[in-house]
Amino acid sequence: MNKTDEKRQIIIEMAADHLLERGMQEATLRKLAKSVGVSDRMLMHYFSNKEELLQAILTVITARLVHLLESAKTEQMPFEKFLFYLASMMKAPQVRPFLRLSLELAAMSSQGESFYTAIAKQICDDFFRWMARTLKVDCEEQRIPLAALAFATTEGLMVLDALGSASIVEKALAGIELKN
Amino acid sequence: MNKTDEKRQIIIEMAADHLLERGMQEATLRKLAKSVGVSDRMLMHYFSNKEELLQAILTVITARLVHLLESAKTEQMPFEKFLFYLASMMKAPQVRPFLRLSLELAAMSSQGESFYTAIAKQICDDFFRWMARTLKVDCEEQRIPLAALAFATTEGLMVLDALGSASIVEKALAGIELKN
DNA sequence: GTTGTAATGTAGCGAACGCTACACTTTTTG
DNA sequence: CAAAAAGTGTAGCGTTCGCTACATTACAAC
Repeated sequence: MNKTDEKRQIIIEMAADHLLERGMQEATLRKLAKSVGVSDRMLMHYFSNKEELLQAILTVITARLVHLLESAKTEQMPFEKFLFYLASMMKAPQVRPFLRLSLELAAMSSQGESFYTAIAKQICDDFFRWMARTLKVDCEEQRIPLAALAFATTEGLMVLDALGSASIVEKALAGIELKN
Repeated sequence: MNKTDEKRQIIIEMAADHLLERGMQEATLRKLAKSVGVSDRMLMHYFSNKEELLQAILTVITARLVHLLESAKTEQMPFEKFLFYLASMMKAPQVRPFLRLSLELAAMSSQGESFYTAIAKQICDDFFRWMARTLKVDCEEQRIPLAALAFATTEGLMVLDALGSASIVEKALAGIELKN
């Protein structure tokens, strides 16, 4: 790897840290540059425009999420237990930033910002695949539908959590127990 | 009602239409002013700052949502049926704008924009109350937990829908059938 | 009918945005 | 060592943002 690529990589990694920590409102050239410790002028030297830079950063972020999920080596769990596990994971400081960020991307995407749709979808697909793998089912036909349901429920809990409606999250978890 | 208040009300209503239709990226003084057909200068004449204006607009929007839900006079439904009903409602052009907007507000709120947290929470609370009322349960103790679960699931479906993952939405609905 | 108040237009400030021009230094390469 | 390429700083353009100053017009009250 040549020096330019190395520098580029460092920029991407540090900017990814920053975005995960502070959210998309920090995704301006000047703010990202500051977080990396270079001038915004330099960002345009290493990347041809903001979109290309953001693409690279968000790609790294989804790669990190995949790695995080892979390395957890979580054993398979039945539906109900899995949902509780996901709910607790949601609060974990390693995972939470990813969920917050994907929520922001989903919102941006919902307003037709097609650039963000693709990357938000990527994150969700990765997360969904992991969920489908980690779910324990009685029969394989159930795997995808139940994983999708678990995914939707988790996303929903995340939205509630984002609103600070912790009490509704608790109630929903109680509801999950009732349904089993 | 004096003339100033009347004008103020017209501005709020028209701006509410605009925001519901186009999303929060249109929530700038100049864009809102254009949508109402006045100058941004006038907005500052009727409202002391952007935050006050936005507060008024979003309050009207939640009032509209409440009215919409009330006037539907939906009969009580058991959990599974209710979720399917909600999923179909999500696609309805009268309801969809509210959900998209609340998703945006949730995302903003998740990044600590406390101004948006309150209003997003308000919308969600109203929606949740209606859900709790419309759910048919075997025993009253189940009402709140199951409503919370239905709420979380619906929010999740909405996020997936926002990402254009219609196929996962369908699969999740299949999953709901499996769980019953 | 004068006088005060409300309503509106024009113009622009200072800040942040994405991005670029220009100049300079450092490093790499033949 | 010279020429080319890569790296970096400074400054600023053009736009949009929230918001304001200043002016004028329309209307109300006495």
